[in-house]
Amino acid sequence: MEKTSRAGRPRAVPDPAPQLPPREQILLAAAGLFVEQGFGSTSTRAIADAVGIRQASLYYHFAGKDDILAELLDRSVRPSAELARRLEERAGADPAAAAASLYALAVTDTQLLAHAPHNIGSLYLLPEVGDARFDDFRALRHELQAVYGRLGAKAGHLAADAVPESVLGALLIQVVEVVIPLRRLGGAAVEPAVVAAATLRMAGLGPAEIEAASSHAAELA
Amino acid sequence: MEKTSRAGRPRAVPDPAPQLPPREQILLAAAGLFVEQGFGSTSTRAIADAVGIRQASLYYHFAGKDDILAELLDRSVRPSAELARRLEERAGADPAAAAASLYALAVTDTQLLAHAPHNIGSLYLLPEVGDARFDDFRALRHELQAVYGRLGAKAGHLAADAVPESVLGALLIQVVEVVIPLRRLGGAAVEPAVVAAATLRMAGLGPAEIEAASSHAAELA
DNA sequence: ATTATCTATAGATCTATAGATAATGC
DNA sequence: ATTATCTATAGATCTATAGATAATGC
Repeated sequence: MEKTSRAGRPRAVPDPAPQLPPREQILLAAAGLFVEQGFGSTSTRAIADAVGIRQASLYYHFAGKDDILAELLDRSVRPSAELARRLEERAGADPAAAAASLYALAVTDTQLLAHAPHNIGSLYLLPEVGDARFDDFRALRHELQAVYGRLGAKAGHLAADAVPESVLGALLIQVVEVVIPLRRLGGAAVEPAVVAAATLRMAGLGPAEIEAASSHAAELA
Repeated sequence: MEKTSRAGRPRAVPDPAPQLPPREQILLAAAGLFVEQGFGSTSTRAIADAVGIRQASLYYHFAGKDDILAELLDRSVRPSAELARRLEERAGADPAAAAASLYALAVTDTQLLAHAPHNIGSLYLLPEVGDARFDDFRALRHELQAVYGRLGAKAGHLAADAVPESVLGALLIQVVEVVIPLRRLGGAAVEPAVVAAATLRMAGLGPAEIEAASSHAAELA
């Protein structure tokens, strides 16, 4: 016996996705619109219309448009940041272990970016995210980037004076995030292994080392 | 003898930059706001205020907000696209020449991105750019990316079945565009040579080949 | 006469709040 | 009683147009 109806006044238009809580419906619809049209170009009315509720009803679930974006941003980065911390701890000081961890992190992040609904990883690129309201998100994201940099520096052979760790972190995350524009263009999906290998190439590893890191990474899962 | 006054009713607030034509003042101010706050979150009033004219006066120079962005986008990509075409022609089918051209293209694009006013390269990341009004820009940008892909495929040693040319193009341009987030974070500038070397690493070239490409690229200038 | 601005404003939004309403849950 | 919606609306924008005005240029 399905239990589909909920407390509260019924919607004017029947709920098209009653299996999802309304809050999730809002997040999903907003994600799609923010990614496709931008934050400032998306009105609360457009979000409400996509969900199938009245504009004012959004405010029962969120205090404002900002809070919707804040939650989407947090969800888009928190799992990666936590995985990165675990993998870095596990790698310790061993270069080969660092390479395996970097490979595993790149594979997982690629998959997350490729399969998250609505190319949600690209929310990070919205200029509005520079606003102070999103400081917490940017701090978390910066941590993730720092892990990429440290793993890459330990695993690779790049001269630290030519490529400082902070620049390397930016380069490595940039490579992983190639899935964002590729997905935007609607092209064929990229293999996570291809992206992970590209990341290690960026860190200065040779083909044999990349092959070894790939094997060790499989054991980390 | 300076000639600073122009035809037309004087501004209510004196022109702070009379050496620049008003149209350029508008483009410059809009670029800064679009990059910092986003397109949809920037009002025509905010642009006008930044220029020091009344909101309505914008419409003497541009038919609408869209047209300002369209012109900024065009300016941000056209020089690169044209250089890319010249360098590709010059490289022909020789792998070493392709590597030198790719290196030279990466160096120039890095400099353009690094020194253009207001991190204008990031305008490409605005979700609003997906709109059909900006089809021309996206076509030009796609051409540029295709050149990166072809040069990288000719110069490097990556298996085409693992990394198709289109994916390689996305990867290479992605590496060059690392200057966008780095500049956003306000960190230290990256050396163009570092970014160009990273691009060639991404294409699968080894240290000796990168060194050679760097030398040959210097002669292309 | 031409140019580049200005003032004023129409009409369309947009965000957020107030308060009513129609369900379920106890 | 609680929950999740609804209707209605205030007040603040926002874009774009109409028409006036104050310079320069011929």
